Amino acid sequence: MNGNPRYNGKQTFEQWQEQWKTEDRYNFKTIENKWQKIWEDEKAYKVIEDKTKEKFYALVEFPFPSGAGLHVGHPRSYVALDTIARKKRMQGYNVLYPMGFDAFGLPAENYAIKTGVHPAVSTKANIENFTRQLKSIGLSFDWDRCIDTSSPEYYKWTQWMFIQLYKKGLAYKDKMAINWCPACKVGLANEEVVNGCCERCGAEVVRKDKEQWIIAITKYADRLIDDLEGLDFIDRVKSQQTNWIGRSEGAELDFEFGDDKLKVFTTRPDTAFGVTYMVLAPEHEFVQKYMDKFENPEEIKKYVEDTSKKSELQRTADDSKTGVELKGIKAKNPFNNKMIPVFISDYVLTGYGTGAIMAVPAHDQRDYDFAKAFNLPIIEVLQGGDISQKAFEEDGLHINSGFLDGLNKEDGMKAAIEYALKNGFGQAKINFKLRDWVFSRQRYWGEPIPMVYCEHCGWQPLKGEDLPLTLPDVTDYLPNDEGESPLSKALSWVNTTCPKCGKKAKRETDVMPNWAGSSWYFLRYCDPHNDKEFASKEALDYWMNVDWYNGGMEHTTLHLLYSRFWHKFLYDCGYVPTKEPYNKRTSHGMILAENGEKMSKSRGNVINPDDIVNNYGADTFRLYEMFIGPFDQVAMWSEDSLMGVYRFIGKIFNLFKKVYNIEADTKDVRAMHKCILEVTERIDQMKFNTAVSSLMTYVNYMSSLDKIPVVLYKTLLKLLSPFVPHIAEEMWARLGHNTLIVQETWPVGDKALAQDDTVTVAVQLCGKMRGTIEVQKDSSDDDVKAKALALENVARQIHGKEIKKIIVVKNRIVNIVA
RNA sequence: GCGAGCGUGGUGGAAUUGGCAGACACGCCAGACUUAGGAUCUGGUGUCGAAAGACGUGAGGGUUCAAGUCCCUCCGCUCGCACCA
Repeated sequence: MNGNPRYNGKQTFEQWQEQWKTEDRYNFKTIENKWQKIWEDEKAYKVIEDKTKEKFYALVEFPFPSGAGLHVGHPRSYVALDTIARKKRMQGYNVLYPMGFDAFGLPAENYAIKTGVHPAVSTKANIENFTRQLKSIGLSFDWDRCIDTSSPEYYKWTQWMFIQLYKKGLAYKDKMAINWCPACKVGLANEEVVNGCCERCGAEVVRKDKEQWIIAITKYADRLIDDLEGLDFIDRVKSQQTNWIGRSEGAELDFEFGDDKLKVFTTRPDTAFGVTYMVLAPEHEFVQKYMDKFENPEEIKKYVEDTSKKSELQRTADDSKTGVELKGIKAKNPFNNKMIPVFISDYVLTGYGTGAIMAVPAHDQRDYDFAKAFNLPIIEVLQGGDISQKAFEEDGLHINSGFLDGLNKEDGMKAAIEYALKNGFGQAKINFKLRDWVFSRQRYWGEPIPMVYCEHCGWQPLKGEDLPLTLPDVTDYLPNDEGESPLSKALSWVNTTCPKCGKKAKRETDVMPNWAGSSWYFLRYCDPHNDKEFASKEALDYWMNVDWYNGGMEHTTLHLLYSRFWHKFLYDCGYVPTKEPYNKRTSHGMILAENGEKMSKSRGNVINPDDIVNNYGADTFRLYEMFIGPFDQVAMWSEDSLMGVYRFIGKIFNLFKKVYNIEADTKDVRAMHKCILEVTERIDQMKFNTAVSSLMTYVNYMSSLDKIPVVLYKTLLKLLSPFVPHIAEEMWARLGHNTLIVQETWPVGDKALAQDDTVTVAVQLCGKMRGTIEVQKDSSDDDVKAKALALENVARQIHGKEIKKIIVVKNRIVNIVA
């Protein structure tokens, strides 16, 4: 069985087929090796821009090439879109289905710290291993378009884009309290902090003031919400993004405080008559500014200090209300000129709104709890609740509110804002939970930030011709405790000249976060070898948008949000043709171990794809990944179920022996068209598990035949080929074809041919099943009624009873009510 | 606490969107066969019952000729956010 078994024309088809019927066992290894080589040699999946064909761009999240290799979770996404890509290709689309590596990141660097192996070396080895594994499962990637975010040819453009951000004022350096992971010695974006802990290592995150490059993603907050509207993203993703961005509409109001205006943000300016006190975050600037005017500075200082010592986790875990009154200065409520006390408390966050609030204890539960704890007055300004029990946070008519009395929420809001505007102490305002993106990492294995600090000219971006700014070789990858990047020790690299004035200057030593390279990689796939631009306009015009993007839910508020922002920015600059990058976004469920636990090294329950491919073959692995359960839900790995799929493929192999050059009868044709219709529809809907069961039903039908008409088997192979391309290709060749099945055309189902001319109608008596009858399709109601009543079972039970009503649902059911 | 989703045989899961619950597969039981291979083939398999039949989709109630599917109440699980003013 060496070489290409394709038909050479020297024999008749029949003789050719007979020859292959003698081999009686399914040998996946030979088959898979052979066809993977042929696809590669013939570049079966290479794709070029072809304006005569409609394009389809399928994308999966590219992996971080870890030392552990591929996990069985990765292929769930890859095989799913591979199946879709293959089907689309057979349907005549010009399909771009690329793969690459998100190669910068902490693990490679940690590995280097432990072993001294340069991250570039270990990353290269890991990429090779991943590539081997991906190729072993027969994914139809165009490997000529493979990209690596850590290669200078790639990150040249990441740096170039950073400079564009800087030039447009969207990248700025600022000293701010950031989330600092003391274990990784690195600053984290808000999105990377999970329950107050570092997303990667789990260490508790502390706050630290640092000069950081920040990207003004909040400037795009509105558009990132509003533009979700027209996109075909699963609802879960849309609502998570919307919640994360967290838009709230309200007003910003000024309260007099000392010589200043104390600004607060509120979503309910209409409840201003219920304000009985105010609260500042302990970090609020007025606390320090007025410290010597307060009567109790020691008490205040202590509280501020205690708060600063608390981690984010401690601060949010405890919802009991503590605080200290700022004695000696009161604030003035501009709505009724009442003087009210001012407190500091850690339940007011410094990062949101203005870091200060007006407290309306009657209508906000947190303020209510605080007021109870500090014995502060509670004034009801909305009707409808019982404020002796708890705060009333719903809608109600205003009372005790001067000119707002009697208004509902909507009118009250309008009137309050109008009043504030007229009297010059406030206006309408929209706030977001989304923070600007902390873009500096005090690390080595990332894109160098292409900025230079000159004492005369300040921060200057590198000139275009100086890109890429390559990472220098270092031997010491450890950041120091002050959080200086390892690059700061590479003095010959750090010391440079100012791109503007040419005098001595220093390079930025922080690098970019691992989200940088992945924010635009889908654009690079369109034109991956271009060294003049990140991608040509023609390529982008042809390929963009990504038609279908599948990836993990864990990236919804990270990568997905960042890359949408990044793309919008490039759109605003005129570099990309569309305002959103992805038309459709779906998400796959995780794969758990057999006992329902997460697979992890420490539990020792990780399934290695290599073992599955070696023991059962790539086709079995692929098909099982699709059959394991609903694509968007978690699934449990089961070796037993895997065996079932293996047997199914064996059956396909064995069926070949029963294939003959005979005509199909109407029953055969019906089964075939039913399968075509189901499989086609179910792939489109990502109902892969039921698509596979349709194929199984179809195969079971064929098994029941003594002789299988060749057209049935051919159709089966075509329908199978997106799922199990190797066996499909092999059997296609054994049928005598000298074409590749992966380049064949997808069969078209015919609804009329798929339907039987008789139907089985269920017969119910008072809603209970009593039997079924066979009738001609679309029989008249009377015929169906008569037949139903004649059923022995029905006649017996109905005996002597009066029939009140008979309901007939065409071709479905008869219900006799007696 | 808020938001989203889910709950179906021994197991993974189907169910044309209100119309025969349990497709397909795993497992199990019985039998056949053998080139003894993670074999293959045939039949059976929701529960109770000898059968007729009754019961059955987390629990309870409702709408309907008809409910896994729609409505109400409750219980349980998963995910996301979490003092966001």
